[in-house]
Amino acid sequence: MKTEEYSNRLTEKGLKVTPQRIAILEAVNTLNNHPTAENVIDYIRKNHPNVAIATVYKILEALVSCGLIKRVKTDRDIMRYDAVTNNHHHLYCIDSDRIEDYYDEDLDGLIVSYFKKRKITNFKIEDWKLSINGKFVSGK
Amino acid sequence: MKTEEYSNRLTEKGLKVTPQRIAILEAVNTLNNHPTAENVIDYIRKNHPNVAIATVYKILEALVSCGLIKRVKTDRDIMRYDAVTNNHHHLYCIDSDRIEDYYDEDLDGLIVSYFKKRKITNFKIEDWKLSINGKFVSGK
DNA sequence: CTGCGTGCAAATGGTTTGCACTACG
DNA sequence: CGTAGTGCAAACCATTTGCACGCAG
Repeated sequence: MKTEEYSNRLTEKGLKVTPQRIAILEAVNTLNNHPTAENVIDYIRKNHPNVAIATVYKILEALVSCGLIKRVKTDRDIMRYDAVTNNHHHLYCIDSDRIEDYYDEDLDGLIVSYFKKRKITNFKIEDWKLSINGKFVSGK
Repeated sequence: MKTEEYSNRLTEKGLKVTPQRIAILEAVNTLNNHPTAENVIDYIRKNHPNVAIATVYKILEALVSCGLIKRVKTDRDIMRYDAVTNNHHHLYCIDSDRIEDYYDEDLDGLIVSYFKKRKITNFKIEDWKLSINGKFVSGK
């Protein structure tokens, strides 16, 4: 994806366009396995050696707030980020820190129609997401 | 639930029974809203004023490892714990830190039978869980 | 220009560690 | 009794904060 595209996304959200923001947006979009802040820092320092750690955290926060990226829930305490903002689920590897995206429209449809019939008492659903734990099997 | 019951659970898992462990197991089982380590500390200090913070963390870790309690995933970086270890889902309040358990056997059945037909390529599912975000509505 | 964005370094705070002491089995 | 469990205080480390400077709009 080109720089201009990231630039446009920032502008659309009313954020000033800066090289740091573009770099971080690109990093999260490029890095696989749902990067940590540290992963992002390592990545962008190749081309932007003196971006401050604090800046990265501030920008990640800003990008989450405006919906350009998302936080990923983990059992552990290191925050991870996800460039995919449309609805999808996550496969969590039990044996490693690997996290993969999982798309399944049929499943989504099934659950949506289930919740159309079955309301939860005293709770208004905004969105929902499946966390699937297991193991990646090597058989390609 | 009585002390003896907690004691038995610990023994079953091969953990030595100590007053601290019983207190913490009781705290997590008693406190609502999926307590943090701090919540647990506040609670047990009523009856056990000099339990060390480090001990609480070590015991929580041990209880999670042996399956007597579970960690709760949150978007934020403070760990929370759950005494309910059988399969269930969570309702996350968008506006507060409230988290409620959600049981729905019909839904579980639906998803189980879905995954019986639809295997995920290269991934062996161990378990899964729905995270439902929304708002609790006041109308009792 | 004018204020938001950035870099830096120091602070924060939840969690972990090392070690001597204690008590469970 | 011997070893796993505990208490204490210090260490850790991901993340945040405060502030002066810089640059986008």
